[in-house]
Amino acid sequence: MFESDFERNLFALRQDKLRQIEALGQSAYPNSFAATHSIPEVRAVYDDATAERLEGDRSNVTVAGRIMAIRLQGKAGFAQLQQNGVRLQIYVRKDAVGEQAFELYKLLDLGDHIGVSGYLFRTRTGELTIHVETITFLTKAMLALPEKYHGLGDVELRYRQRYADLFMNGVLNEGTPAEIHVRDVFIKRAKVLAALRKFFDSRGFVEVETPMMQPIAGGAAARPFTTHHNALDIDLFLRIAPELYLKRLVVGGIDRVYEINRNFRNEGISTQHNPEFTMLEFYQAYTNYWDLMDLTEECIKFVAQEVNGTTIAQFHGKEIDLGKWERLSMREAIIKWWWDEAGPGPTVQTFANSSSFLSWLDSVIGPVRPEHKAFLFHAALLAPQDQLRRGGSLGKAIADVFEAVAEPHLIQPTIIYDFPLAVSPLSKQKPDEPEWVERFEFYIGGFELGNAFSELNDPEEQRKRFEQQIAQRLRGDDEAHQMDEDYVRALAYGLPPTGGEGIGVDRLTMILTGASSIRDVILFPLLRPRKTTTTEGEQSSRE
RNA sequence: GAGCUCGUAGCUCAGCUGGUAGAGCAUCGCCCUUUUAAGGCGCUGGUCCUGGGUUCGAAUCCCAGCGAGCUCACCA
Repeated sequence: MFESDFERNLFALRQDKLRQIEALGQSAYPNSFAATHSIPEVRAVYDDATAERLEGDRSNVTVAGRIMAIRLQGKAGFAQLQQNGVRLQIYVRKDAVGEQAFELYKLLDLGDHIGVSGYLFRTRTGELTIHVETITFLTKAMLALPEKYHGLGDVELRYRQRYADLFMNGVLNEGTPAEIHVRDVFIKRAKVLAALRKFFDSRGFVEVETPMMQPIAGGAAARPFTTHHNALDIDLFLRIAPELYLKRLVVGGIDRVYEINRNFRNEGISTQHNPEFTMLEFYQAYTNYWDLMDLTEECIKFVAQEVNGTTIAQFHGKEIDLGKWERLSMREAIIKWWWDEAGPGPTVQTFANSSSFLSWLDSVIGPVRPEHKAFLFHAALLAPQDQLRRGGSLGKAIADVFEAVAEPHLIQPTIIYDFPLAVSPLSKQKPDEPEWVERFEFYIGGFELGNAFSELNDPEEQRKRFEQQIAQRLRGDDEAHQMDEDYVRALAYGLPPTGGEGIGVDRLTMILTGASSIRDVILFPLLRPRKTTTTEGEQSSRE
């Protein structure tokens, strides 16, 4: 618990102060406090009140808060109390509160919680302030607060000790870096969740919770975490997606269903990836992916309005309009965003078959050397080229080329539709192009936010796709699907034509709050546990 | 998993090309009854991330490790 002897000594000092506070007749850890207002309420009601009005009316208030600034001046003093991210100044004079209460005031430290009663007035500089008449001690801060002006800046400490981050950086002071307004971010995140529920509830969707511990981790291409149930003596997987369970529910007759909850994927960590992340998935019977495109645009617009009151978002210094959407097929996107200086781009015919796609790739990559300015751009195309030469699937290669060529450009809201069958084991084929499926993903800010498709509902075809996935698994792809017999059985009872979609809630929150890292929208992001050299005393107190 | 950058007091940071560690806030003591990054005086507080190496001498240079941030890879 202690970072140093400094903290150990401070803790002891504060224990001593607590005893002195008790000697003044106050409880060290009282159980409750009855306030008449919250601090935000006081500010909302009286921020506009003039000094004259406050003097005439004598507005008495009782509030509680954490001391974030304290200034003693002999026989009087000022302090600022903070509650719910809002601050209010108090003024304590010895002749107003009495000898004992003033002794108590002198024993207060930054970070302590107190309650005060008094009347409102304005100081010489015009600041709304409580002229305190009684002080109630509530809780002592036994540790020193981080630097009061700059706040808590160390990113690692902010993530590891989010509690300190929240109370230190919950209020925007002048001089505080603009990206640090943590409290606001998480208030907005709560609004995002509320808005999503409002949107789907109002359209007749039923919110459900499906298993997060699953005997077969399906519904996405990812490596799962493994856990174990002792009584049943079975291994279970933390889910990588709720998809297969939600579709079972549609089979069961819940035509419109959604779930907002965590998924777990045993993969790397980055500014866009946390091993556990929050996903919204929803399914609607009797719709296809075209309908979902409309619904997606409406949903994102609605959430932006609810959360920010506007569809304009600022992200990475760019203005994004969540009300304006573009739709491109994957093939169109590659053609549109092809970098001309990298050589002649593809045409519609280029995507027709493996040989035409490979010969185009060869023609573009062939002449490029390391000193060529398009070298890095081409380097990203080497993997798909190599796959194709080894007889790999055309679809996978096209999807890879899309990611390299187009994805970074998709800053403004863009729907990319029609994906290769080879990378979409759960989607329905396009009736006129069986090598392509009715699937789209949408991108904002340069990364993927959602993935949707017309759900494959033919049990025989689904069994085949699972078998293909198993074959891939045997070839070493440990992200390929496993066979889920019960899911195939569910489909055999009849899944109506259904559209389904997943939206990354953390990433959506990033866009709406301007956060550049997913860790800034997750309260406790996964970090490597810190190795501490603990003393024996601490060890035992921890256990 | 790879590359780049960073790690100095509880916090925010300074410490040039190696000469043995500083400031502000916080803490502690004193003064101060409208201050507001309050102010004034004084005192504390450091295995300079860890371990090696080079050197007469390392916070500083080199190597390894640990932790973090960013970029890339994998994915949503």
